[in-house]
Amino acid sequence: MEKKPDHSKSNSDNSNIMASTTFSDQIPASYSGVGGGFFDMPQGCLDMLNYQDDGGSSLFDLFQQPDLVPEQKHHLLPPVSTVTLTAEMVNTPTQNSSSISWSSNDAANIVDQENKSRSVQEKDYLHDGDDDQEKSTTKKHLKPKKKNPKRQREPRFAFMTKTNIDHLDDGYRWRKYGQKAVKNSPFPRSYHRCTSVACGVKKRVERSSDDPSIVITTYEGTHTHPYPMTPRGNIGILSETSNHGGGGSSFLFTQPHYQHQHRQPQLPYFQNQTTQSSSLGFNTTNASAHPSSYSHPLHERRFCPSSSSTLLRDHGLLEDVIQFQFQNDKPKEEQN
DNA sequence: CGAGTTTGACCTGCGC
DNA sequence: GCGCAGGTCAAACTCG
Repeated sequence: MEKKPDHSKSNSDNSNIMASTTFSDQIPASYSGVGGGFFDMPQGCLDMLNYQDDGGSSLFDLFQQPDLVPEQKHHLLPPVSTVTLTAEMVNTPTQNSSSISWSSNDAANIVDQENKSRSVQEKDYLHDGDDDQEKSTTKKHLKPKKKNPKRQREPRFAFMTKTNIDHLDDGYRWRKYGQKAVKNSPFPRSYHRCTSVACGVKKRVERSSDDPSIVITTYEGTHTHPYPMTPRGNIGILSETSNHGGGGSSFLFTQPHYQHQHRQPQLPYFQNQTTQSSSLGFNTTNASAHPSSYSHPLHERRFCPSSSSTLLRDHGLLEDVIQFQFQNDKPKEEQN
């Protein structure tokens, strides 16, 4: 069998990437105004960005070190230079999103595709009993497909990550179940499922066709198990000392359900982006959507997209970086 | 040997 | 109805 280069394993030698880190919130306009839109993604707020490099430090750690000058922080950053959050409220009927976008082939494209395929039936791969029987009695050419009625898609949200790493380690364990070439893109899209039993969370990973340095990671669904679930997950959000990042970097992206279950609510981290966000169609006005998620102290690591109005203003580096990033990205967005 | 990946085939929805 | 494209399946394969 012909093997393609496994980019997902090329997590090393990315240290030459510019170490600016942005967590932006670009969102197709079609979502920004729909029913709370983006900010209602899975129960509200997201734990995220406990980005750990091989040294075990995270972005949160990094940016919260007041005694580091920006240059020092940059030097310490892992090889992810830009992280962009995109919403996909696929459960919500949407209008055309063609008017938006940071890239016609990227976020908006994803959302368009999601809208088109919203009614794609999801196989119930959790019904092991049936599957076992089918496995033993059917061939590939006689594969019976389950006919499910149209179902609602799980909420989706996408990260755009400027990195050489194709598959960011978010702490969960994923099994790749497919890969497809994407039209108008030289880069394939890979499909992953959470390996946890009874957890149907899916993740898609693809590179932007416009900017190959950008990896678009789209999550769908909510983890039904505590985080971390696996040995890899030992790098967990609250575990700052372990260093099992899988040889590369890691995103922790814990669902709110378990945040409340296992941790104290946390202060949103990337909140100092009000100006940029609003200019990109990111709805920063509904901060009250999830009040429980941003009324808590520091040293916590949560990105809470719904709480933009409570932005902290003292993450100097990040703010600078975001400004820089958007200044650089904006012309491209407008071109497309 | 179990877990994860690869990859061609298949299914489904949508646009024409 | 047909073709296209996205999404998924599952056998074969690799890897630790």
